[in-house]
Amino acid sequence: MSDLLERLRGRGWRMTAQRRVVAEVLDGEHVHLTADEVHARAVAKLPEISRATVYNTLGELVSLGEVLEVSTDQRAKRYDPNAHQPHHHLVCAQCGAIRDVHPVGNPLKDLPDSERFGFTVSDVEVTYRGVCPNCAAA
Amino acid sequence: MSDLLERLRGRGWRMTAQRRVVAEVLDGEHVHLTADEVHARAVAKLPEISRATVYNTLGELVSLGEVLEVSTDQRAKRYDPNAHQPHHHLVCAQCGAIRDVHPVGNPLKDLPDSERFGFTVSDVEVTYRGVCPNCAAA
DNA sequence: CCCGGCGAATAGACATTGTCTAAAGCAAGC
DNA sequence: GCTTGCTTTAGACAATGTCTATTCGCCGGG
Repeated sequence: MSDLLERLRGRGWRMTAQRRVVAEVLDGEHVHLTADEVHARAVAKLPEISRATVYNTLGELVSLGEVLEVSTDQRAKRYDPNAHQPHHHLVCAQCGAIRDVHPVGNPLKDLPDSERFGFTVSDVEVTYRGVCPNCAAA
Repeated sequence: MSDLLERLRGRGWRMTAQRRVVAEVLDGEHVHLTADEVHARAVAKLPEISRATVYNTLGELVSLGEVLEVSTDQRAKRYDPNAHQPHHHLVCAQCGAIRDVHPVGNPLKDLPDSERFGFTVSDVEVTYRGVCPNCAAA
């Protein structure tokens, strides 16, 4: 969204064609892409963009809190543009499809002090695993 | 534990020095080692053990349900010998230390049907993140 | 409107983690 | 002690990510 580009410009981002393209890719489809998938789509719009730039830009977007990094499998990190609404993930164990979900309740409350071992717990990440309708049908 | 070796033998495992060493490493310290850490400790006991064997053996132990694979960061997988009691993890965002924790409540119940998108949800993995006492003191 | 400084992009080497293969080794039953 | 075929081995390969030195080009000052 140009919203995103505006916010970034406001934070002193130097605007370049490459960064614009990466932002467009993330904004265009609300899915969970890997860095290399982002790169592939960026290349389609701007053939000379390099892999390092995509990685750098994604890293910056994560630091700025505009995009979330999620690791639902232990292969590639995925990037979730839905950073402004807290949510968790539901992953198909067979095809890897990912859906954003919003469980009720607050799992942070479910961790008693006696189970915190002196840690300052600030965040919790919940990943549900199962089989999606497509894979169940097959 | 020889318990573990007995169970494995009972399942038709051919017993080799390499497998014994990997089992000993996992059993010796109840921590969460990466595959390469397991390999390093295995080499200390059996210098000629190869990396592939450690990876293979770990994979077999996981398939047999004797060890759990956990991915608390998106770097290396870690192996948790505490496979027979369900639990979740608390990770230090700074040093990466991992503790097993047992939250109250069942997060599976917190996911309403309307948020399941037709998936058959079978499992949930909860990772708490925070700062451990050591890192907080530093 | 043009320049120059410095932030950003590039290509490609490098690092880490994990997988695969073909050949040699060895556990276990006979 | 043989034989069988499961295991191990070394190293190549693959996937993902990081780093570096160099070149590029955005944008504020003139």
